[in-house]
Amino acid sequence: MVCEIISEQMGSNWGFIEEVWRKGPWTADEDRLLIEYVKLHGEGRWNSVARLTGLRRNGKSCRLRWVNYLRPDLKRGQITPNEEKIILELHARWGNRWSTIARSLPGRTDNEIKNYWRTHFKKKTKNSCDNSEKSRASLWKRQQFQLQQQQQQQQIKNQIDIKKVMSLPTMAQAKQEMAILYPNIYTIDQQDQVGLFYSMLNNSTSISQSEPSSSNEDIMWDDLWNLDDFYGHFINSTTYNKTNTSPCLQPMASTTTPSFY
DNA sequence: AATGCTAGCAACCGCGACATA
DNA sequence: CTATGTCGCGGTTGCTAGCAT
Repeated sequence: MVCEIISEQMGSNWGFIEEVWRKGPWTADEDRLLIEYVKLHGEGRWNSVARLTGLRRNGKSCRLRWVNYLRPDLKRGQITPNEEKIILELHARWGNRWSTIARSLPGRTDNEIKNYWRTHFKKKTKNSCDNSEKSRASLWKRQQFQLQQQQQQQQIKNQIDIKKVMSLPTMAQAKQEMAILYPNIYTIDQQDQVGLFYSMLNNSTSISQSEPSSSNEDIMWDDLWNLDDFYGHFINSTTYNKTNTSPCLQPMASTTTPSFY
């Protein structure tokens, strides 16, 4: 199909060999060559594939083809309802960390799960204003990710506590419980967050209890999608001591409420 | 039958992390 | 410490089949 000249060379008049990588769909012959390469040399050293097999594909393309399509342990076919449930649960927890989610689904690839999610659950993009807001939130999330990993153990405990709090019948009780659980770190600012989070959670709960309709399902998926962003924000905040006044504690501080897209 | 639209999926791209020289 | 190579990840693009008009 497409055979594109990659401009990694500076021109044949300078004596560089013109390198041509094939792009587009893989042929059966190319697959066969790649499988033979992996049988002989194992996975890895993907940039050697072209040199050792004559395949005109770059290393990245070879790796992707192997990982997403040729690996013998791949499970083909439709995502099962049970797998779907796992994807939903893990996405609520991890967000768009597809490779992390894929590790819990043997035989499924991150690409497959990502495509499945986008096809089945992701709402269509909203207006550009929302997008810029989301970009900022995404940037902030990336910055916080490393910190999150370090404090993961603590967070798990926090999540359990928060679920407990959110199951309380009134917002006032929820706030009170938070003050008991986190007397040293529970700030006024976070009281607002608890209130917002509590409201949002109860809204989505009431929706899910009603007779499902397509519009309500849309709202639910929106909530799941948004819950991840806000939940991450909230959890991060709760893991800091209130004496820490670092600006990163208030990533969306200029907006008085978290952004629900 | 022709055309347009959409969902599903494979593949590509850009970037960052990590390893090694 | 720096440069370079390699790998992995998430976002995006583009092709195709199926369906609607």
